[in-house]
Amino acid sequence: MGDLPPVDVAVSPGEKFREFLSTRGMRLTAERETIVNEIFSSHEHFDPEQLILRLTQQQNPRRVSRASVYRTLTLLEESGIIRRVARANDREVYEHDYGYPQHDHFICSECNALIEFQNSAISHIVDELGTSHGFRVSGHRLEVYGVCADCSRPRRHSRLDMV
Amino acid sequence: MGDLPPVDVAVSPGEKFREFLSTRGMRLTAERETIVNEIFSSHEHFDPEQLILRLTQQQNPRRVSRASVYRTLTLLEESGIIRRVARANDREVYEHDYGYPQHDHFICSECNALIEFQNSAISHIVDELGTSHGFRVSGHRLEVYGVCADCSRPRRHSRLDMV
DNA sequence: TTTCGTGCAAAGCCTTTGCATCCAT
DNA sequence: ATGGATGCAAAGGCTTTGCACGAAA
Repeated sequence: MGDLPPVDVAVSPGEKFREFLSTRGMRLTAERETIVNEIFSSHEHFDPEQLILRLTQQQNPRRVSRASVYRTLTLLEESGIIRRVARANDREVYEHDYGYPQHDHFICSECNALIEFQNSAISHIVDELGTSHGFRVSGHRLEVYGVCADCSRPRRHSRLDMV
Repeated sequence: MGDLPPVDVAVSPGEKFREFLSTRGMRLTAERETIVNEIFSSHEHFDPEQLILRLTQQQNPRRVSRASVYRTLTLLEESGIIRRVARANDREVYEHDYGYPQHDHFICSECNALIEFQNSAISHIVDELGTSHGFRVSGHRLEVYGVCADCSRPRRHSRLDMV
């Protein structure tokens, strides 16, 4: 992520999360807030393990357990604040949804990079297809597989070296 | 699956698999053949567990172990004979690839049905996008989320009753 | 107090793997 | 004989859950 410009949003992700939680009679605890903040401190894609790593590495005011991270990720996804975009290494990969424009991804089979792109035509076609099939569309996920520009090059230094 | 007309193919899936295996110095064993045949005996989507169930329920000439099923699924996918299309209930869902036209899916959030559709415009756009991004496209996967026609209806009998 | 939330450790689940045995070439 | 293949059971790896304790309303 980070390729696309963020969308203007009225309230912060944390605030948005609080609203969602309250509709369920749940609270925005310090742990949950810590997690949301960490997630939105960077626009990168992440999986649970990476997030946990980030949370433990920073000299945290409050440690958060692995269980709470998983539980919170589920809530954040249900609230539409983040969404699962792929699976890599048997782990779910998430990205920001709230405050970020609709987009899809190229997935490089060489370096596993997730490259974002936006294309309104796709959404339009998807909507039309839904209509013609009597399917009420709520969203979609398009993954384009292949090899990215970097990895296609004759390459002296591949993107792999940077990982 | 089963919605789309099959594509004419010169050789059977089993034969195709044998060819693939031979390029790796591997053999089309009785177990592997049993698995391919079972898979292609129906056009339905399936996950490993369902396949194993089908293999055990039929009065099989040869029992196949769970391990072999998983190992063979991997080979079949690598050979391009089947492909993974989704994940449901934490299990990979496969479908025929060989002898079946390129298509995408609607996924109903109510009844979890996978509904296929074909649309050449999407492939075209995807190719163009790849070109403009320097991404060498080899394929794509488009999942459209929402509610299918059956589940959208006021419903007396939902599609759920049929499962 | 009463309900919600956390942490810990154990359990769950799907999938993979080590290993001895078998089979085809 | 020799290398690939199978079955079995155990191990792996990610995620979920039971439960007792802690915190907020």
